[in-house]
Amino acid sequence: MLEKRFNFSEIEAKCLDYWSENQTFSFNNDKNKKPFCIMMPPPNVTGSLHMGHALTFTLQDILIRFHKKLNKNVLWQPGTDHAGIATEIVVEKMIQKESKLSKAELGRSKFIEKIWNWKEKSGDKIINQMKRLGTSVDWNVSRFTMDEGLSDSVKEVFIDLYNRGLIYKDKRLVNWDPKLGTALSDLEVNQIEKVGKMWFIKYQLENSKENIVVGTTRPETIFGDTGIAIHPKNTKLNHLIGKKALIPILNKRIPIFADEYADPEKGSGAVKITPAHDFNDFEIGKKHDLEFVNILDKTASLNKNTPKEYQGLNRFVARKKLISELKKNNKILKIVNNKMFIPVGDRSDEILEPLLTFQWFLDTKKISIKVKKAIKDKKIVFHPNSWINTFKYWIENIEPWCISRQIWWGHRIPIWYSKNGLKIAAKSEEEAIDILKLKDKTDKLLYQDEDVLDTWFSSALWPFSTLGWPENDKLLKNFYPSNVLVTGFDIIFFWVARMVMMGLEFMNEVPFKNIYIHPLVKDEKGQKMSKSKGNVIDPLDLIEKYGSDALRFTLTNLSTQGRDIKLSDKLVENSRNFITKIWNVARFSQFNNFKYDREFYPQYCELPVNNWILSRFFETQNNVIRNLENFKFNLMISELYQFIWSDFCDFYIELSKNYLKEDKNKKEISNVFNFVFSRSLNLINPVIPFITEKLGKELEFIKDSFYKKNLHIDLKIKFKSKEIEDFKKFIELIKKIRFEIGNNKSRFSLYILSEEKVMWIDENIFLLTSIFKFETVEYKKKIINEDKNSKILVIFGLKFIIVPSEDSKFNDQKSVSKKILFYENEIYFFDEKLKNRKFLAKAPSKIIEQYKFKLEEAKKNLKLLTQK
RNA sequence: GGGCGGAUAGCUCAGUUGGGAGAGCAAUUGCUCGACACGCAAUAGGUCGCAGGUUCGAACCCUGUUCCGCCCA
Repeated sequence: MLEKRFNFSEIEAKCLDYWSENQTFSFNNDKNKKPFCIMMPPPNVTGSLHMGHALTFTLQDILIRFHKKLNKNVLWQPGTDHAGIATEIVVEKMIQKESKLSKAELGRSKFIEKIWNWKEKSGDKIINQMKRLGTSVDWNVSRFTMDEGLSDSVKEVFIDLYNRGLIYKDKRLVNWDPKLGTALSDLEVNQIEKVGKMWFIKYQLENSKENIVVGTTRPETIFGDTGIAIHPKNTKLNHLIGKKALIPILNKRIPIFADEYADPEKGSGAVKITPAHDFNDFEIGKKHDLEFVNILDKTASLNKNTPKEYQGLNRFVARKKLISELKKNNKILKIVNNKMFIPVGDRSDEILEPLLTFQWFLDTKKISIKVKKAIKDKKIVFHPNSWINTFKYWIENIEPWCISRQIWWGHRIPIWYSKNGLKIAAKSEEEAIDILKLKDKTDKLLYQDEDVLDTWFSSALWPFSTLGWPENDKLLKNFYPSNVLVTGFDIIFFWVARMVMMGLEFMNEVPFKNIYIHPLVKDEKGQKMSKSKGNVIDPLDLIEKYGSDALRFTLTNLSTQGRDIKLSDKLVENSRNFITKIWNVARFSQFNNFKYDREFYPQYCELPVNNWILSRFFETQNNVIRNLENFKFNLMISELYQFIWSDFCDFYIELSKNYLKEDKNKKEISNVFNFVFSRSLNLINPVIPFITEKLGKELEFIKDSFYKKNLHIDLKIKFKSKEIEDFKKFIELIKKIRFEIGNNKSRFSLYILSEEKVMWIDENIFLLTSIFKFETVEYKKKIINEDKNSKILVIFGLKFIIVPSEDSKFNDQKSVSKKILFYENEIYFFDEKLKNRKFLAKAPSKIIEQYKFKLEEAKKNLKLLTQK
């Protein structure tokens, strides 16, 4: 016998052990079945499970488990990603703590060795947490972005793109993180809005006492100024065009020139141009052939291009010093508060500097030509579809992707430099030597490029590199392209777009047939969860509190087509209640000693209630599968919830209790109950795998695991639809009678005004008597004594009279006039419709028939109510 | 400035191709009878942001508008 309460922590733990011992989720490539593949977005090795993971992996797990049940050859390709910068930060801190050594002091190879050690020890944390969620992953086929095979893919891709000129090295302005000492891509930059200051600085004109004033938010950059721009139509200032100005302190001459970039309305109307330290100025600088003066080193301290006393000072210290010096020399006109956007590194939180450096770029403009075509050909399918606009906009405005990072943990750029200045792309040093020999026998290989690739570069290859490309195409043939990518909208650019690019480039096909974008999990008030706000909800805490099933159920239920979901404990508690409900269904079965008959197949049942619940089950199953195929997770859940709780528990079980009082019904009830319950458990198993598995075993529905149990969708039973409809009418009748009787504790008799027996009532008359404990249920030809003590109920064109036993009565007489009004309104509504000629001419006949029927029924009901 | 969402019951949200407005929670009433009080039976609550338009018919389609959110520059 099951305990009174579902002890989830104990039972979930046992389930996990069972799955792991029996290798329940092990992948075997069964080519006879249709493939179904999901590429798991690789969590990064430094990560721990947060709510976003919990959501995305739950949804993927549900899809995988369902398709497994639909007899597919499923592959959920798992893995982790090396997370270059994030991991380097973590390990660097660790080493600093342990040995007080910096990264540089340790040296490159030692440091990388340390990271590998760390990865072996700590990189599995998130994997173990994912197991706790109940994910059906075969970790034996897991891949890591830095493993040998994937590293080989990266080299292959890099070399190919380099040789075709799609990857190139160039000196350009990039977003520089002075704290991490590396370049970043545009996507790793957050624009933070802040109220800062704008300093209006006077530049004296050459050979004149006159000043020209320019505004700046970064005063220290004046040392890098190489010109001042004025809008040609700026009547206040354009007389200065062509003259020279002197940079304060530095006293360097710079030209004043005309350019429409200088907005006369903004600031002073004149704009200082610092081509080596501002993205806009960079373009202006090139256009007007200005000098490019770099004033910062890689830690964002001022370099030798600045006055001696500023050299080596940190940018903020230098700024302070400069301002006080400018003030002293009366070079500052005014200082105003200024709303602006500051670029900040998303890993370091450091203010970034645009810096002129040599970096490697991917020519994304050329690569994305194929992507644009794929969009046009509707090869990229988002759910919800509106995300295609976001995707398209980004692709159309794409900028070159800076793929080199000045860090050590990652795929080192496979380029070797030679003495004669050649760049050789090769998979290894040996190969590079061979290639060089062919090109120039006298030349000599010097060294490999120091930089590593952006982590997303290797992640972009994930959909085919994990399947064995380029070496082995066995899995590739089967599973590329995958069926669906499940992810949040925050990484559409970072990852999705880049996988699409690389997939099209190297596999000639979009890597996934569908992209399901799920909402982001927010706190109860709709605010983004963040450590600093202290509103982070840890999925593992919720699992401890309510169980893994409850969390999975909640998250799935919240997965609407919207953009964010608001999570709270209360919602998880509700799910827990639902799970307890299912637990109690099993207890009900045990209390009644229902035995599962594996052979039982529901052909035709005697009791209408059985046929009704069976038909409802198959209806539910169809709806669940349909919603799942359209990624409507919330609708799938509500189907299951409604069916199990309302139909199965509140109606079927409650009604069956009446039948169970008689032995002759027991077998049929028991068989149908088990048939429906076992299949319901199997149907909901992908959502709540733990409790279903426990109950399935307890009631002997399964021996092994529900994971391996297919759904029987081909199973067809021919129900008499009339009988099912009749039973639904009967349910309505029960509700109406309950409404009339309300809290009244008296005993009643029920009279049905009809000359002959009514099929849909007569078949279930036993239930009526039983549920309401009627003293008698009788058909009457004529109106019996309708005194004030009785209640009249009219439904489906039939009149019912509920009469209390002799010494009791209804205490609240709800007037018949209210019901009359209802039907009068009803008649008016349909009559108006059906009188309308245009309606009759244009509305579909189905609707017209329906309205006609309803009008007739309302008329009939009204007549029954008013007749004496 | 450009793009994309959202506005429906007190709260959180559903609402499939246009055919009489739905769920869960909260509230109110009444129930401990052998599955379940993490429960059962019921009740009440909506001008579907606002203004036009298309249509026999609009929460849904079109136009405009207000407020809120996100992304990009």
